[in-house]
Amino acid sequence: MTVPIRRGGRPRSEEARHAIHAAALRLVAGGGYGALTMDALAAEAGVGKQTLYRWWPSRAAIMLEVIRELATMHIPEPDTGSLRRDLKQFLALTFRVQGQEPAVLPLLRGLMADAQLDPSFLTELRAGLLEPRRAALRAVFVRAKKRGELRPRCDVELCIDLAFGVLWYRVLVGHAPLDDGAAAKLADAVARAASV
Amino acid sequence: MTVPIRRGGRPRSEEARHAIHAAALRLVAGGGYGALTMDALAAEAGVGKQTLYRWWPSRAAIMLEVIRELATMHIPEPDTGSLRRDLKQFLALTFRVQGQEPAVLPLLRGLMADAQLDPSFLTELRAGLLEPRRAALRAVFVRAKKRGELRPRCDVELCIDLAFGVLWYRVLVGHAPLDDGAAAKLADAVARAASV
Amino acid sequence: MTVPIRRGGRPRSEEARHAIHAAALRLVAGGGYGALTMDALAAEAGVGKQTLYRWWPSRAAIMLEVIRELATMHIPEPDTGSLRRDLKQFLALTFRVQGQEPAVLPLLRGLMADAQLDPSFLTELRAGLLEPRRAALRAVFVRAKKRGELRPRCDVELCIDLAFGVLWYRVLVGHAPLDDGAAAKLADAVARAASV
Amino acid sequence: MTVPIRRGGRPRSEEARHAIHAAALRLVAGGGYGALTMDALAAEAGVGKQTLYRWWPSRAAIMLEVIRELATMHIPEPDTGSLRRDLKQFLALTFRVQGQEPAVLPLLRGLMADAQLDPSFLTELRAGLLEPRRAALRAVFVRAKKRGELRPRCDVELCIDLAFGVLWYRVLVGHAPLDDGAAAKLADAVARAASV
DNA sequence: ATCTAAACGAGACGGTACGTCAGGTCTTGGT
DNA sequence: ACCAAGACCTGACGTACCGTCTCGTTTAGAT
Repeated sequence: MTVPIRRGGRPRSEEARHAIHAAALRLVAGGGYGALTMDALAAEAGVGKQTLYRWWPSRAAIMLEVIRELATMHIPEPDTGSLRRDLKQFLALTFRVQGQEPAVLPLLRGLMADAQLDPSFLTELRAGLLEPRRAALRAVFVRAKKRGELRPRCDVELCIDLAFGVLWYRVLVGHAPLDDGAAAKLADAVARAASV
Repeated sequence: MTVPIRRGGRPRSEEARHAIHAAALRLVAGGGYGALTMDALAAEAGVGKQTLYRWWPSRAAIMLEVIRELATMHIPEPDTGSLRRDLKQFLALTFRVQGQEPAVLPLLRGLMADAQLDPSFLTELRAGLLEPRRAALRAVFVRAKKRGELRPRCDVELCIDLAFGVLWYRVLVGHAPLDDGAAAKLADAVARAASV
Repeated sequence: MTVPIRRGGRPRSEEARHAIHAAALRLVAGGGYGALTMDALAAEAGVGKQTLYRWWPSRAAIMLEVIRELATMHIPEPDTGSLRRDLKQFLALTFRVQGQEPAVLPLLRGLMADAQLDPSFLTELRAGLLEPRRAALRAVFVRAKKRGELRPRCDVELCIDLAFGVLWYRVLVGHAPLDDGAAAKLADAVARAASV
Repeated sequence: MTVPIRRGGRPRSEEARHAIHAAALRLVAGGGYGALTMDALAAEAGVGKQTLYRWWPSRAAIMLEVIRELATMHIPEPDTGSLRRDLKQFLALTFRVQGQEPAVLPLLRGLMADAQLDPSFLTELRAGLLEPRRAALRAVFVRAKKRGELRPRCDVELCIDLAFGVLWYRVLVGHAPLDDGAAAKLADAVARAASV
């Protein structure tokens, strides 16, 4: 990430960027992800459409940035000395973020939907949202391995999939809650699958 | 489920229905789920758009019907006497369906995407596709419980989520394969989480 | 015009024909000529669309029949011995028909509109509605000529055009009334143009 | 009529406007007024449909503008010192416009047809096309009146109706020619009806 | 009394055009 | 150079009617 060298011209408006983020959250909260059209977003933010397209390639890219500002700052990185407790904490914190801001759930669902229809955005989503979180969870397993908590041929990537798979499945399908109890149970199950 | 009482009028054309299904598969195979517009579908099937809207509320509803005809007929119901083997078989067969017809994967991804943007279709998707498969897997666990294979407070629904969670996560994100090896490993992990 | 040879089969339903005429008037009265779609007409008359297309080539043909039943029966044929009085009477009676049934005016306007978009119907309209009335007015002028009321080189067809031109112009544009006073003035003007 | 205040934004494309006018004439010339669908017009003009609907409420409104550009510029205003000669000249010139551009006749017929089915457009048609021409002819009669050529209680509006009534009647029904001879005869007849 | 044949209601069919919405681009004047 | 505004072309949407085509049913005259 380099500091852009400015060679004259009007500087990029941080004000506009914030207005766009705020307008996006307002729209999603008000009418769901479907209300997030580029037209509506520009109008709600009091911004020209060109300003949107100048800085982001698509609606989804904007929303990815928004959700990263909402949640990325604090990817949990627990280190309690026990796999089970680490998992419990990691998942509980992860689940809680979604309770905080009501727009997060619709945003996650919309982002995953957009990623299905736009392969290049799927790549961005993986790099910008999914993989950082996988890395954090992977660290938990690496530490557990060092402590000898994992069973011999435990597939760490599969274990990560177990955790995030259930998370996303419930986010997308909505058939089961995402609360502390669910986090604990899921942590137990994953720990059991991974442990000696 | 009642047989619709016909009181005159031209009967529904089965020919058109089949043409629509076939055209849908052709379009998805050719250009991805994004090529599946109602206009293109009607044109490709040689059908009026009204015929689409007469029988289905949305593009997604059509595709749900298509995918059910492709795959529902044989939801695996293994009963080998062992949870681990049942799981292995169930998941292997489930994964294989997607290898058969190349349109299945894009279809599943598109259906889940549409479900995120249309709550009423999410309900249909759950009732028509997700829940029947959950029920089949649930039966596997119920039989295992009868045999005393499950640990005391094993949460069957969570175990089902583990299996389908990983499945869908990989379908949607595409970071890991869905082959027989993956099925076996996943079956092992789920069995380990559930067993005594 | 031959009597159609019937060789068995259900006879045409007069009931349906009347229901169609009545429904047409109801629709025009209720929503103007624009409400007269074949679908709406069939539904309002409680009749299958095929029944419409079996007996009439177009919406306009139906409406031509309807208006002929409404008004044709009494094309005025005054013979008072004076051109001016004949004209006055002819036009007054013609204008009055339109005050009787409120659907007549929208019908006439709609028929003329349809005739502009369908050349073959224009032919029918001329033969079925316009020409019979021209013939009646022509007879008035022929009698006047025999009485020596016309000026030497009076063009009778132009005189007929003067009368019907003003009539239709006012029907279509609606800028001036069509009442007894208008009839009298118009009769005066036409008589003045035609007389010695 | 105020100049529209522009406060930013891309200005209206005169190029598009001209392309639409030209395409409209091409379509009418090629396939009659019936070929003038909004879809076809947009395609022929290489223009988005939204551009049509942004500036005009209906097909008819576009065509009204087209025909005004074709003909309005030179509404005849003869002033020969004689009612009969003024009329002859006015009508001859009016008739001739239609011989120039072959699309004019179908356009006039289509406009009148549309006006019958859309009351709000009838209003526009009167204000934009019919009334300006009536005004020009009215001026002819007003001058004649000043010269004392009119008979005492001559109804000028009726005289105007006589002229335009015959004109439109022949345009719409097509039973008689619209040439210089017809113009002369009609002028004679109207003059006779109006004169002392 | 049955048979034949056409008209009947209903309503689905392949189409065309509608008027709207959103996407992504372009063109102004203004900061 | 960037901005808000807003017009531009494209293309898909969902709806309304068109005129045609099956269906099962009804209704008469001919057998």
